[in-house]
Amino acid sequence: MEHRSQLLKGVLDMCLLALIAEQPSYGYEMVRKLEDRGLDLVSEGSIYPLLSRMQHQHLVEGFYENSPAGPVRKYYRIRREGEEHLARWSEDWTRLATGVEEVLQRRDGSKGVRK
Amino acid sequence: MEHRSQLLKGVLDMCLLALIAEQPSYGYEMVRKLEDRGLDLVSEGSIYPLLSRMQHQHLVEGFYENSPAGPVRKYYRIRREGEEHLARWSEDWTRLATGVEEVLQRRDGSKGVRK
DNA sequence: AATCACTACCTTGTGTTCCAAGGTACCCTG
DNA sequence: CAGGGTACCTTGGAACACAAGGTAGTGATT
Repeated sequence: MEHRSQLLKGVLDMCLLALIAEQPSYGYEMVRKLEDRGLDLVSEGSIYPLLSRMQHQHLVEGFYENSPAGPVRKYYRIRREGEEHLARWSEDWTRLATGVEEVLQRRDGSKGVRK
Repeated sequence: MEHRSQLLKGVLDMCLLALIAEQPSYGYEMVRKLEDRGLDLVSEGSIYPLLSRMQHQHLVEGFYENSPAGPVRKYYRIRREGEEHLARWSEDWTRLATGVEEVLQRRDGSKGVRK
């Protein structure tokens, strides 16, 4: 299996929620948006279960709207609880990313800083 | 299960490898080093299988050394193949992190930058 | 009217990963 | 010789993303 897929774990739901927070959106569209932002390799099979779950957890709210060409679209819009969740996730992510950066960078930076 | 754990997926092995690249190290020590760098919540049970696997894949090389107090330590040092792997992982990580940042930030930044 | 391609949704099975919990064993101090 | 710190390892379980496959609507081409 691709290693890159593993990196998405725990991040994908957060990204979807962030997209929805930015503007109500539907699944098929979000895959493209993520691609545009540099997150290629996100497959449809991954996101639909996540969207359903987030709806079940009352983080988002679903509603249907007709498409100009194609079957009905299922849009999602964020809810209060979702905003709170997103804030927490975003914080966790930032902390992790900062930590990882530090680990990666110290590799060619200074040597015996402490200890 | 904790959500934070999921964020570690696919990152933990890279971090371990980066630590080893910086300086030969042993498992028990690495858990502390990661904590110091802000990556708390990394448990011992997670890393030993990873270290074994990386040794098996010839990314690192293991050697034993006595401890001033306690049982023998198993140190790991990085190998050529490991350096290459680390470079690739690091690149993948950076790309992902950049993408995620972009998704998160655009939430309160500008609106319709590009379609 | 049949086929194709695009849009758009959803489900199942598989593999990977991390963790909690537990176990082993060494060493030093009281 | 019991306790606590050091140091290693294994097992069972849960979460997750993906590939592959399926259903359907629309529009254009044949």
